[in-house]
Amino acid sequence: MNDYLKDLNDRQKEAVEHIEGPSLIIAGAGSGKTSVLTTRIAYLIDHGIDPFNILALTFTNKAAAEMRSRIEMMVGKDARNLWMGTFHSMFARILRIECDRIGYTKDFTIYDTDDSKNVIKSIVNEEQMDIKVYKPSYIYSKISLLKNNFITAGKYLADDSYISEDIEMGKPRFGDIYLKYTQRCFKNSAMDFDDLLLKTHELLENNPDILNKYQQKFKFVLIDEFQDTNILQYLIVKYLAAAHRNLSVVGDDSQSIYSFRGANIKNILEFEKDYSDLKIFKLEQNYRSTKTIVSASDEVIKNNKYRLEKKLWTANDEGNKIKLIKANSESDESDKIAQCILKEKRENGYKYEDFVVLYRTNAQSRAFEEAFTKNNIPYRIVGSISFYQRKEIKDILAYFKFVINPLDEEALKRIVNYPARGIGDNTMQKLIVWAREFNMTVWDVMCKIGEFDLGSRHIIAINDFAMMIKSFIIMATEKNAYETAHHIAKTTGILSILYEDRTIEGLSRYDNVKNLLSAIGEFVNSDRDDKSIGTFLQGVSLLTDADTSDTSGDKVTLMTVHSAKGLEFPVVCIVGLEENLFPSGMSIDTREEVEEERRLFYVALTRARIKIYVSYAVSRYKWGSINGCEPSRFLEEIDPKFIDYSYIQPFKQPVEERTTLKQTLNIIPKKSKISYQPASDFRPDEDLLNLQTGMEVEHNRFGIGKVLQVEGTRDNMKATIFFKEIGQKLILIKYAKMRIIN
DNA sequence: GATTGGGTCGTTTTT
DNA sequence: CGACCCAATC
Repeated sequence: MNDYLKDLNDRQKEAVEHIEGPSLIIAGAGSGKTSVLTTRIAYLIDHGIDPFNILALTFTNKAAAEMRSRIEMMVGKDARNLWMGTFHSMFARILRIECDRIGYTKDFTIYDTDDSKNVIKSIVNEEQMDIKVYKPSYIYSKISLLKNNFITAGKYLADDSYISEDIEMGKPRFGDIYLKYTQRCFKNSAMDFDDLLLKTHELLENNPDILNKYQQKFKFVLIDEFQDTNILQYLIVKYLAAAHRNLSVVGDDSQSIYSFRGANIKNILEFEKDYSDLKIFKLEQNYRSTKTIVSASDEVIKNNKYRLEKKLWTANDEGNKIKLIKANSESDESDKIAQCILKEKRENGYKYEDFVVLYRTNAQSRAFEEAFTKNNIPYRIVGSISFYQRKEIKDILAYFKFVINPLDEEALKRIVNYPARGIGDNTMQKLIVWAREFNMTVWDVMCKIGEFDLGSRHIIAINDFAMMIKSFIIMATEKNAYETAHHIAKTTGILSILYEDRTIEGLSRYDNVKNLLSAIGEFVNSDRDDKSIGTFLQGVSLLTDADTSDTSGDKVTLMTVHSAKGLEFPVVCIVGLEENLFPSGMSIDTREEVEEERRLFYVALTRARIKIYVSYAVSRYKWGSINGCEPSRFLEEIDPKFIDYSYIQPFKQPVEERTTLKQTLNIIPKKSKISYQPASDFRPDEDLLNLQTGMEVEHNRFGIGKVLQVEGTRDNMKATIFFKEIGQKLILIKYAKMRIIN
């Protein structure tokens, strides 16, 4: 026993062995935070604490799964009984148990952002409001903000100052939409992400017996990545831990990068105020990175005013300087990075999986995909569109969701006429009107469609649909998830529709659905009691990109800095370090915003173990024209003595005095803007829709090229074309400034 | 119900 | 630029 403690340093050991009372572990980047957390849990279990009494909250499911397996290695199977997972999934679990107290059914649906926006859209349309004034994305983010600040629809409508503000902004009915949105979600027996937190808070606040039950249950509460919790999450945890006061949080204020989602850096900065007997542990030894990386990143983060004082140090080697790359354009940048990766691999024996490319926005991945493909570098992208966001997957999941929860009108809308079965928009509109009129659900109306005045053709279609769904509902209760899912995919005809679509996109859609089915197969074959489709769905809605990405194979990883949190790599390439990109042009207005961007840069730097490449381009395509860029202010914050300038052509040494980077590099002046004028006879031509493999085309930017492959449908038709000058390029046809020459 | 021609609008990060 | 929406048309 306690064998695992020997790997820890004294400070880490103290943090692990402090059992009773509140504690705050401030863990600098690379200081072994995860080992402290896992060891602490193992230590608790070793000291006779029942895993059932431990609640451990993490940021991603993946982090939770990883920690669980590490703990299992230390203490054995007991680890399975831990309550460990993300805030959202743990609270969803509590809400499902206590659903009757808040008037929900156990099988409530969880709406992702898209689902929520669709609900808002249908409300706006049904109420005959102008969708351009009430944009779903705007409404959604405002509602989310309000919910995270405890301003319910009721409170909102009762406050005249909100109302008059809305009128001023020309959106007088916002409050209305807010109320209708919450009502609609409730009626659909659905919760959005914020509801999972808000309803948990409500539940505990209004039901002392339930609060007491969970306070007694969770004798020990631990939180990972505490700097990224928002006020709502913090208050819930404070409630839960109030009885035993064994609340232990781990975090690093310097890595707080989610304020846009309501994360509040004050939680960690002011944690002390809430707990006078708080014990603070600082982990300041970095085990991950070289001396250069630790000092250089420290140098950068020191520019922030709002932070807890820390003295990070490491016993590791001095290491290499940070290599700075200056590129002419985004494609030049990705080319140069690709070359560097190949060179490092060749000369220093790295593997592809040792590299990560970190960028500020998902859109930046494209140039790298092209460059890596051209250079035969295998890569994996984390993020962008996750598997479960794809249309075909959402379509089929909507069937499952509806079968589990027939109150979910959004799911019904999605499936009712897919595949086409003669229940079009008009029919659906009528059903909705009747449903509202007689205070029924749309599904109720469909089940009793004979009592309504509708053409016989439609009645037959609706009856068939209702019969089919009813048979699915019965099947879902009797058979396991795989049998049900496969039956649904086959009976509805989705499988054969996708199978018959032989376009490239169709093939991948078919593959995706197949993959979904085999994922469900794995779920059924795994060792668990409840193998129903409902249980499968509960896990799916809260999966994140980081959870679903496969880690197999020797590949370079591409991702945003945000998704890199908690990870480490031997070689890190941080790209696109330009003003208005990193830092983002949208968050440089206030000091707080800039500081968060700086923390983001700090997170990027501290992911590296051995080497860092940093790059920026002097010009970049942005919605149709080339814009001049200036290097990021953060580059200038790194002391030149940590920077290797030899990658910049022409070669220039930094002057003795610390000059600004702009002077050193002599970059092109601010605000230069080279717009590009399309030639008039290059306008997209209908003929382009008849583009065939083998044809020759002339593109007004890339010159003459040969079509290698055509794929996709109208709005999304793309061609892979080989241009002599620049090589292979994927081009969207509908708006391409291009003509066929023979 | 599918196709097509014509528009608009977003451009940060995600549980 | 490129994704997405809508209304008119077949």
